[in-house]
Amino acid sequence: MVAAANMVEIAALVGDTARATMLAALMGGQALTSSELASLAHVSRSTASGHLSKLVSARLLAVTQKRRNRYYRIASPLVAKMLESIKAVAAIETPARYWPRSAQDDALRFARTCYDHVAGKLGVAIADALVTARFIVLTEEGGEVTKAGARFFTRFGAELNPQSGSRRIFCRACLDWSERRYHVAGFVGAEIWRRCLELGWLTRRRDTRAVRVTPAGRRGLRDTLGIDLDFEERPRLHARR
Amino acid sequence: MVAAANMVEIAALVGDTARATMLAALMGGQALTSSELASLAHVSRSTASGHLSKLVSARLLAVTQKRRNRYYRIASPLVAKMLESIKAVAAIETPARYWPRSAQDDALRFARTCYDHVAGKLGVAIADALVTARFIVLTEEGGEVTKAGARFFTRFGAELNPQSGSRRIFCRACLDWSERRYHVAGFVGAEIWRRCLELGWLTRRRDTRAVRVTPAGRRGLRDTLGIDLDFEERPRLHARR
DNA sequence: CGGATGGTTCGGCCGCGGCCGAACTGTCGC
DNA sequence: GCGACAGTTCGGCCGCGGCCGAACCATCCG
Repeated sequence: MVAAANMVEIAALVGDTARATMLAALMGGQALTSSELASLAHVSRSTASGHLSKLVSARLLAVTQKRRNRYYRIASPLVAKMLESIKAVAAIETPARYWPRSAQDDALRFARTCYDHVAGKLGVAIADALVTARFIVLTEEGGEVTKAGARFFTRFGAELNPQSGSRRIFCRACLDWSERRYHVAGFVGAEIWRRCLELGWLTRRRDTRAVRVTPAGRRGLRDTLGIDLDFEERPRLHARR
Repeated sequence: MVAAANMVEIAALVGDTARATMLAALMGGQALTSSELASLAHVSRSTASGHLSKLVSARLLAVTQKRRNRYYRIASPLVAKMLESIKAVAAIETPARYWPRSAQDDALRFARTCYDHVAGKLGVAIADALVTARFIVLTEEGGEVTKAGARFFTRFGAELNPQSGSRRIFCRACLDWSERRYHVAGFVGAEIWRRCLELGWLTRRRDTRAVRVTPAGRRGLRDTLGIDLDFEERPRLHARR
């Protein structure tokens, strides 16, 4: 089993609470420093340093030095995809276990970044709107932008031509761990997120992957895609399995 | 980080040599007994039993009792996909490390089962042939069967209508760890494999994931898809990075 | 019934690896 | 130069978890 060895190494790296917490934090898409990751993972800086150097030498993370700080980030979309798929399995795997919900969880469930695109209820709502408007076709695993969709994205200000030679997946569906539904990932997903930030429709916070919708964003999403977020205001009873 | 906890658990399960070996063996698609898995992983039956019960309770494996034997298998395509994606990351992550090749490795590189479809050089060759014949379209991540492809598969004897309600991905591209190229997975990939077995074109061995091409298979693949396997006979120098 | 086979549970051993604090390197600003 | 801050390296502690053999349970067979 020649290939199994490496697989074990990779999985074992993810299979540690401190390291997984760091990776999960970096799935937000922004690069973080060693100290930030240390405090997020609740370990000392020395411990964090050890973890991070392991992750870097295994090519799960990449690091760039900027002034006095070292910024760590997910090394490649392939790694992000792996983490997503592990999380997807983790999401189904939970039995009937009691699972307390916090306000912070709810925020994450509502809208969060997933490496470089939007996930959560908002991500699913965007994907739904794009699909019902026939701007994209999302099969369970792949995705495609229609002609009308291409016109829409151009009007929206999103770039649809990745620099040639990019091996990046153009458009794909990413299974949401909280919603158990698909949202848009890949190059198209990243462009939607980039443009929403640029327009000031969505903002991120520094210390969390949760995303806030600005009033302008609320209007914009309603006007361009017919997404009505008001129902999120009043708390609802959720059917949880 | 509510979701990170589960992710750690899953990854940690995969991040152990004995368990990963078992999972890798089961990626061949056939169910194996506890004792078989124990000997494959080079651990005692008691140790294997412990590992397997963990994997089952985490829903990574499913087990069915048949007579005196317990047959373990991968619990769901989602789990198989996760293992693939971990292996894909593991495949890129290897630096310039020296890696001895064995005859067994070469057999696996040539043709092997990947959960429920064909991978390796053969899997890639099949995918290539189907694509150049315009029977399927494989985008980097998703896939689609063309009209001509539907006719071909019907003629070939593969079923193209999954039972309704099946959440199974219809056609998708799976990144090969040895070839670094895509082959056909999903429902279509499974059907190709099933039909090749049925026709006696391919045979599997009990204790390995390697697949053997029968003389009939050699002829059949040449006649129906124009796949010429003869070049595999003479050993070639491989450019390895 | 007894013996063989497949599998699980239990108790105890042992080592890998995560953790920390302290010391050290390096960069910045005054 | 100095102190402050970011990060790494080192040494030592400790516990989780993988491992085994032995005992135990269950099923099948003659």
